[in-house]
Amino acid sequence: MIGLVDGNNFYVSCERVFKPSLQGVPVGVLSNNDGCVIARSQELKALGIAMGTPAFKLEAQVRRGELFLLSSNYELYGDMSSRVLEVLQEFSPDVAPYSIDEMFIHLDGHQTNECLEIGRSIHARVRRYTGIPVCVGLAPTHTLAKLANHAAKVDRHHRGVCLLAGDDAATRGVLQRTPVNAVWGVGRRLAERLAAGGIKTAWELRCSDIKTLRRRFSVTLARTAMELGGTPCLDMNAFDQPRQRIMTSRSFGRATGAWADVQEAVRHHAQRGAEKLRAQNSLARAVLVFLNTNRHRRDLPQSFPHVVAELPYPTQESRQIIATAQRALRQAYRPRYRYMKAGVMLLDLVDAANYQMPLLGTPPDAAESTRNRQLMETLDSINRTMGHGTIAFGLARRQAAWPLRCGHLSRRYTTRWNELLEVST
DNA sequence: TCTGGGGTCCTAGGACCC
DNA sequence: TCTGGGGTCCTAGGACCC
Repeated sequence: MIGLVDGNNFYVSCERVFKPSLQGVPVGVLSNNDGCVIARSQELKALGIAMGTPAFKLEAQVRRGELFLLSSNYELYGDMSSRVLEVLQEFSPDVAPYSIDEMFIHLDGHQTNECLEIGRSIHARVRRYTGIPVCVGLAPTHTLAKLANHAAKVDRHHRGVCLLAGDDAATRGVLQRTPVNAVWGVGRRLAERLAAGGIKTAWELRCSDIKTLRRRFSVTLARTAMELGGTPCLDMNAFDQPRQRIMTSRSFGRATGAWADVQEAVRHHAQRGAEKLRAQNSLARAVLVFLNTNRHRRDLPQSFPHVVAELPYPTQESRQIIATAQRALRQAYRPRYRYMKAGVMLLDLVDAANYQMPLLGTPPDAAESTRNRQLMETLDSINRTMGHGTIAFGLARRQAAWPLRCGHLSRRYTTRWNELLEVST
């Protein structure tokens, strides 16, 4: 049996743990740069405010005190997520994080009834230990577990835990009540095409002929339909594989055409990317740098250049990656545009543990590689213990345009000593 | 004035091989 | 009336996920 544990309105819930005054009121968490709403409390959803609503459209309501908007605090959410993960590991050794707020937990060797009991314990214990409310969906396949979780969220009588055995009347009832676009793997486009063919519910998708789905749509949709029928088609181990590419990008706080701004931003993103690369122990063979102007400003000239530059040899070393990113940036940059966003992607990743450096070419000699590796390890360990960005290559100027706007940032209560919650009596 | 930041997989089509 | 019949690799673009 597979369980899917999903935090309810996760970002909002993280904020509420440390600020109880946010309970029961409409709260939204904003994207980076305080751009648009990416997480909503139940009360905010009830006001009819859609996901992705730009923050500036809500200013009046914020001023009147009708709702509260917070900047996103990923350091806090990431730490709360790992706490939830630790609680789940008390129930099973086989837990696979799927996203910051969702985890698959594999419960092998239990009867169906026992699984339901475990689900209820998970529901209660995560709430008690971390303060985060979660829903639990249980089923024989990943796709059904997602659907069970969805049912647990929308249908109060499940009380946060829903088990779909796969072939009973209860499963059938839930599938018949679920619109097809709520199925994992069916987005807006597919839902439109399916509706045109008369398939509107999860149940109708499940009952469709697999070969026809394969022919008219794709192998992915055929697998989804099989999973809804209780036949596992997704690889259990696929969720904790190392990334095949690593992207780091940000919007600028304000649009800028200045070389110094884009150059600093790209240097920053290249370093952050290299850090992620080392965290999963991969080597990159190429770097892609891109710049975007502001698409929403139709009155300004637009440009979305990207340039790929090969690294001299597969590496995870920051200086090499920074230098190559800068080389690519010099090709991409044109001074006459006002850029809104810059990013760095690390491509063609290989596993560092199994990679054999070519005998010919330009890799550094053994002594130099060892020094490089020690330098990077030291850098990472300092940044890990003292916080991101404690030491870095290159200084950021004051007044730079690229740092983010985040006007409503909460404290990093659980990861920074100087931001601990204070209690007074 | 102001609209996020990551990822994955699949398919079609072209280039190229024998 | 009637194009050969396989392959592989790469890329772009679309669709999906959170």
